[in-house]
Amino acid sequence: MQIGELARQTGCEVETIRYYEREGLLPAPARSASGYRSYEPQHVEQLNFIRHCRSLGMSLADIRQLADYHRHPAPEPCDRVNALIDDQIRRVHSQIETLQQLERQLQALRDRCHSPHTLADCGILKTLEDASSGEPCVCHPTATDKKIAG
Amino acid sequence: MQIGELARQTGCEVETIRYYEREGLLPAPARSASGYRSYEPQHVEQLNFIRHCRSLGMSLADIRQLADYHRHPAPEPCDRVNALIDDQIRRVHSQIETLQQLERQLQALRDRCHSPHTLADCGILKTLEDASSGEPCVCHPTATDKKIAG
DNA sequence: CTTGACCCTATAGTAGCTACAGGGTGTGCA
DNA sequence: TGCACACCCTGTAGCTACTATAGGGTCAAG
Repeated sequence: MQIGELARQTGCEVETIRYYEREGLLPAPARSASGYRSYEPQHVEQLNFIRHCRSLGMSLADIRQLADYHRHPAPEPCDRVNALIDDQIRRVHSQIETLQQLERQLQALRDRCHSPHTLADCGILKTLEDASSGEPCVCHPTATDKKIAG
Repeated sequence: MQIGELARQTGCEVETIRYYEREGLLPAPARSASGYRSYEPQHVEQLNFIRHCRSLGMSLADIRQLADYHRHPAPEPCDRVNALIDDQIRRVHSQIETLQQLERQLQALRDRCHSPHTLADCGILKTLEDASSGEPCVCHPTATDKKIAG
C-alpha cells in the first residue's frame, strides 16, 4: 500500500507519516522500483499505536519507549510502563491545576470591566498597568502564582 | 541600567529580554559608548506588563495588541480589550476540558494494570495493542474523543 | 500527449523561548 | 602591567510535533 492509502486508513497526514519515519517511530518500509514507500498491514497497526498514544497526550519520546516494550515483550515486570503512564497522568493533572488557576485570574481581571468604557478608563488595562508598577492586582493575590506556565 | 539589572528586577532572563526587543514588544533602549543596552525605569514597567500578561497565558501577539492600547489610551470603547480577554478565557477553558477528558482516559488505561505483571502480560500494553487493531478500548469509549489535542 | 493525482527530497516555518559560539568591555587584584 | 572574571554583544541553532512549501519525478486515463 502507498503512503496516501496508509494516511487514509489511519487518519494521519502523509507528511506526519514521513516525519515519524525520520524520527524513528515508524520503521522504514520497502520501496517500489520508482522509490515509492510500500507499506504492509502491520504498519497500519504500528501507526495506530502511535496515534492512539498521541491522542492520550504522550510525547514522541514516551511513545518510542512504549513501542520498544511493545516490540520486546520480555518477562520483566512492567513497572516502567506503569511509571510512564503515571507520569503522564501527573503531568496532565498539574496542567489542569495551572490552567484552572489561570482561568480564575483571567476572570478576576475580566470582572474589572463590564459596563461600556473608553480605553482610557478601562479597568482591565488599568489593572494591568498597576500590576506593572508593582502594585497588588486582582489576578495575582499571592506572588507565587505568577509564574509562567510552560 | 544594564540588561542584567533589568533581568534581576523583573525576574526575566537576559536572552528573553533581547528576544522581546527583536519581536518588537519591548522598545529598543539607548546604547552606551561600548554598545551596551541602557534601560530606563519605564522599561521595567513595560517588561513587567509583558510578563504579567504572559503569566496569564496570553500570546505575544495579544500582548502586542494590549500594549498598543496601553500606549494609546484613545477615547474609543475598550470592547476589543474585553474581547481579547474573553477569547483567552475561552481558550483556557477549552484546554481544561480537553485535559480533563485526557486525564479520565489515562486513568482508565492505568486501571488496566495494578497488580505486578510482566511486560508480556501487561494490561496497559495489551489495551494499547488491541486499540491499534481497531478494537474498542477503555480509554476511548466513543470515536470522537480520539482527536489529538494541540 | 497532456492532464491530474500521486509520490519523492529538502528546507523553512510555527511559539516562546533557551543555549551556545565567538567575540568585546570593564573592574579589581597582585 | 597582566590576568581573572563578570558582564555585554551578535548570530545562529535547538526544543516539540508537526505543517507547508519548492521543485521535481511517476503513473494511469482520456
